[in-house]
Amino acid sequence: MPAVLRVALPVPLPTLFDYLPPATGEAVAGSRVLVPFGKGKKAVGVVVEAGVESAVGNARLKRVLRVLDDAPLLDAELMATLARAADYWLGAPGEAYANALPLALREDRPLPDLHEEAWALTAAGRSALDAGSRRGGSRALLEALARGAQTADLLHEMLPGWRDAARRLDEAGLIERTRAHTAEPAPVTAAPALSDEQRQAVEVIGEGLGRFQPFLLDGVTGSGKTEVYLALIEKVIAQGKQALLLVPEIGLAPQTVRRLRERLGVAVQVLHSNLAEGDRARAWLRARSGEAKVILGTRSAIFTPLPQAGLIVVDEEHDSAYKQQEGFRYHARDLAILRGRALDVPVVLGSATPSLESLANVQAGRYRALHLRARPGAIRPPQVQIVDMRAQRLEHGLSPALLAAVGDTVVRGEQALVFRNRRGYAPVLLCYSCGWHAECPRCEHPMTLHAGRRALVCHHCDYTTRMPGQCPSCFSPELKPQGQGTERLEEALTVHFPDVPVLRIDRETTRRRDAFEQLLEGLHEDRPAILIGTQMLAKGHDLPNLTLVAIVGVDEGLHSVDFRASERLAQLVVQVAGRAGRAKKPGRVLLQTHHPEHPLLRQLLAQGYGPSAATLLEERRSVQLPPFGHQVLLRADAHQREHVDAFLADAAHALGGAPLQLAGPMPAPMPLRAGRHRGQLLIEAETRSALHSALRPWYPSLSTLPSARRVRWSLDVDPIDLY
DNA sequence: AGCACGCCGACT
DNA sequence: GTCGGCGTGCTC
Repeated sequence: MPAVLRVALPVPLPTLFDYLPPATGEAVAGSRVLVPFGKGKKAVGVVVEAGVESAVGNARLKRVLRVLDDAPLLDAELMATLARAADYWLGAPGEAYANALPLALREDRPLPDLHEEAWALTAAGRSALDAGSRRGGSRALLEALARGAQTADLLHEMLPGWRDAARRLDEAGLIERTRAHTAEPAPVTAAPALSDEQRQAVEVIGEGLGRFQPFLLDGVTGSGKTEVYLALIEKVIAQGKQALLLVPEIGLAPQTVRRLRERLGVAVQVLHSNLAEGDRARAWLRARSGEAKVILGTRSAIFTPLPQAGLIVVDEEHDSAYKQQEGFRYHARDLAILRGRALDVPVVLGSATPSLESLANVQAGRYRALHLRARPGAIRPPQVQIVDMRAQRLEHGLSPALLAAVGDTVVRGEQALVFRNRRGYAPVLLCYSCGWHAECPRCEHPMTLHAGRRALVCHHCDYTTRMPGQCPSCFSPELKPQGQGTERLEEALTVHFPDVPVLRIDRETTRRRDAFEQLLEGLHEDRPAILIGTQMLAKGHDLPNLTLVAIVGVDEGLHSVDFRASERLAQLVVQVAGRAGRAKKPGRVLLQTHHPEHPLLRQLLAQGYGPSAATLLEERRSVQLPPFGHQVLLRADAHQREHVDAFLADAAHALGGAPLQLAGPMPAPMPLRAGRHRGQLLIEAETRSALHSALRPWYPSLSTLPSARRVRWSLDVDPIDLY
């Protein structure tokens, strides 16, 4: 058997592919190679192993066409971490490697220039400018470059549409591309004095620099977690090392970047999926070269190479956005721990509402907890008060007490937020004559009425129809919206408070890019206003004049079949409540519910998140649910239910007599979605090792099942929802 | 996944 | 007569 290269290719298959070494050049592990793949196709893959004996027949082997990297693009640590990650999350190895590389680096092209695109005048260009020979956009560009080279970014700002002129002038030899040296921004803001708790956290974590240790930084909203990150990052940079900071969503990035740049005086690389592919690749490569000292990014940034790693921070670690929900279903927080161990650096997980997983790790002694209790600058934490909705005359779902509180707030010139985690006008449209209600034909779920668009929308599959004028079943005009969404609350509050600006912030009103920022900018800081919002408003943005938060309709979370619903509810309530009463004004939080006696709500109000989470954790322990038991969910869907059933039955059978608990095969909690029948098989075990040793061989065997061809299926290790 | 091959239905 | 539906096999 000849020695071959084992290559990971971006296909959702459980295997690697063997190739004969290239005719010229040498490929080493971590390098990219161009290979023939399939019939007449080529693919870019990553060499996982070199000089190994092939497991497939000689005749099937093809030869590597070309080596794309002389030196490994992915270093040994990333390679090892990716292999472990693919093994842990039962993912296709090729997909794990593909996830780690920005798209622009998965193509057969030279690496993009590390340096920012910039343009400068040539000598000919200067003469042309002096001679005044060009007109219009060309002249404007020459003038813009007269004082020195400019980056493409700046040119975009100064001269929109400069590209045409640049092409003409470049062809004429009047301007040329140069390398911009990104000037290191000077730090402009000084570090504020840290509180005792902040200083202690910085000290404890700072002492641990240079070795692996996970920390849970548990600090209430506004307690200054970010200052702790900043102080630690400063220390790391002073040692000439790199810091990686993860945030759950892009929306939170701009303000954090600004703060980092202003404070640290080093270039901060931003890395998230909304970036243009070229920029993304450049940021990734700058991290790889060690040039980028601070990397800020969302989930996928956990795959950034860190040759001089010093620290990894995961902000808002409880956030479910860290879990990838398709393809390679990794969890960036868990991957951060994996990388921290491999790189021998501390990992800081920060949250005001830590996940039960992390709290269990603290209890088990694996993570060290650090607490920030104080809200610097705040007089006291907001007082939370329950509004009992029972036996109340409601106005579009809003109780008199809630409306009165909103009224008091705006009269004082302050702002109120009404939080409702449901878009649209009403979640159900019901016929009062015959009981018909609008239902999505593809999901068999009630459709949400969007009154402004005069449409019925299925929030599960986006199927949309026109709002009917009469009941399609009995032709009665008595169609009544049931329940309240943000759109209806907006209408009700606009009617109730005609003199106060009412602002709705949800996916509908922020569809356009930057709409979120624009909406909030339109909000005068010192003027009264009423905001209505979904999840989106639970985090980010400092609203200094917001003193009342009214939470409406969280009751669904109290009785959900999903065992994580109560954890999420507690986190949501605390996060939303944390929006109230920043700066100098005390905040107030109202929680409107039909279940004022619910133990979770009572404990949350009386004792706060920590004790409530501890109770939830004990409940999980007593029934061996995660994080005490371990789960893997096999999902499948197809147009025909029989295909789903057949596949899941085969899959369960293939598990043989492994010592695992099986739930199912059974229909998914939503058995029909977008016209596809859905089913699942839940596999549980007391230990991860038991689970993994049984499932490791099972995963590749699933792809060979004939019944697997007739369904879409996926494996989800540590699923965060069972839908 | 992405693609080719191959076998049956309803149209230019 | 053929275009095209998707079931099946395969990717070193």
